[in-house]
Amino acid sequence: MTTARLPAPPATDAQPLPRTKSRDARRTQLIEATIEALAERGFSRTTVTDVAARAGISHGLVLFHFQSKENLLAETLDFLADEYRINWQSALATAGDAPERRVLALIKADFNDAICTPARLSAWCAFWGESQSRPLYLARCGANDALYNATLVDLCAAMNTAYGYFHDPQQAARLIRIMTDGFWLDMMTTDASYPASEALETVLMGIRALYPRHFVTGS
Amino acid sequence: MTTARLPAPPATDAQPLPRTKSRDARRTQLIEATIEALAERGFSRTTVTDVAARAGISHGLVLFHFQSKENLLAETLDFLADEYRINWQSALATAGDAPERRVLALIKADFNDAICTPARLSAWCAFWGESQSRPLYLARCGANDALYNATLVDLCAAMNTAYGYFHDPQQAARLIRIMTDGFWLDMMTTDASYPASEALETVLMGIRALYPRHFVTGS
DNA sequence: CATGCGACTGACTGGCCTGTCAATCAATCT
DNA sequence: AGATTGATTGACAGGCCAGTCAGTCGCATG
Repeated sequence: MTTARLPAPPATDAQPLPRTKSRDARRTQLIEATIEALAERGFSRTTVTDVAARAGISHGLVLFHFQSKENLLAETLDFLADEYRINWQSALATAGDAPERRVLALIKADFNDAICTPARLSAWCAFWGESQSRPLYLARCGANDALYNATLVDLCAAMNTAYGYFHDPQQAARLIRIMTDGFWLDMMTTDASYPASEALETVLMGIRALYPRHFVTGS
Repeated sequence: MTTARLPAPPATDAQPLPRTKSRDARRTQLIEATIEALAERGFSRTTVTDVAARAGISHGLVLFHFQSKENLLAETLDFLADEYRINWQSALATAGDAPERRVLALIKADFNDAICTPARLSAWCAFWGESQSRPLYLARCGANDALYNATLVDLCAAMNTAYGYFHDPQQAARLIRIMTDGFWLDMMTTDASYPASEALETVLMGIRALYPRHFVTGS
């Protein structure tokens, strides 16, 4: 016996917004809600009820779809990791063969608007903060990170052979990687936050220093 | 009515190790225990009881000394922030006047063994992960970060005027800062962790690329 | 219409965790 | 020794939160 029947679903927009969603729609909605919750409340204060409220459903339903909070967080991390990997891989796919263009594509992909969102940055940061004490999460991203790193090492080696640079590929790759990662962190922890474009510009300055005969234009 | 009286304090070592400690000794001991707990269990799973257990006391005593868990964490962050600031400031104090030596001192200070401990790195990482949702912590470190940054910007400007480089000081400083920060994060999130010396070497490679006529030797 | 299935709710539980407090203990002072 | 002060304990209370479950609702299909 529900008290007053809602005078009909608000029918906000084009979509009639059915009260009950398909399994997949609900799951992705909840993952997005989890990202928001992590960003706004941090890892330690994110509760299942919180995520449910953002999606406008009862907290029981979250557990119905994800079995446990731990699993919800794990799948959220998987989602972010996949999204990240697909982003840089597709950027590489359209970058051509020249190593300098591939490196540039890889770096720019990191500051892509779709990926470099405040909420997503915060969520990543929340996971990083817990990673050392939760091997599960480390394990899930380890493979992706290794793949990214191997790709970058190959590209740095290609820069050497193609253009006569002499950087140790391993070291150069590590430097490039930590420049982008470092910016992600910096954009989070600095109070005076700056746009991604500015971060990208600074990273390009670093790349230009490393490879002075390339990356002179922003294109 | 305590059951069996302890047969006497174990008297482990030179120090008689009194069962009751002075206020200050207890507080610093608890802060160190908090750092360990954050490192091993992460922010979200660190409990007052956990910290107390590491110090071998009851959890009530932790609250007696720090009033609340929130305050314990805040003071731990203050401790870390002060330690960090004192570390680079004292490194600067003995670095002489040449800007390249001062920059080098600043960078090396970040990888100093006393500061660059696994437990401390993890603890910092735990705080970073919560920073976006806890303005308190951001506020506490903001002043220190700004000071560090201003110092670095001045040094980069000095490099320009002294040696005829033409980097935008703001940008160069930001790049140097995120290289060290990025390494701290990378050392945490990578499964195959590497020693701080290797990270320092890579950062120096980046600095050398930025200022090719300096930093050629590790000294 | 009846039937079935999957989405969904909300009350309930059990556990954990923070914070309180009265009593106890160990030094130090008079 | 007696008194005072500050450190310390451990039991307790209250709250929050993950997870369970019995039952409801909406939709599609026969």
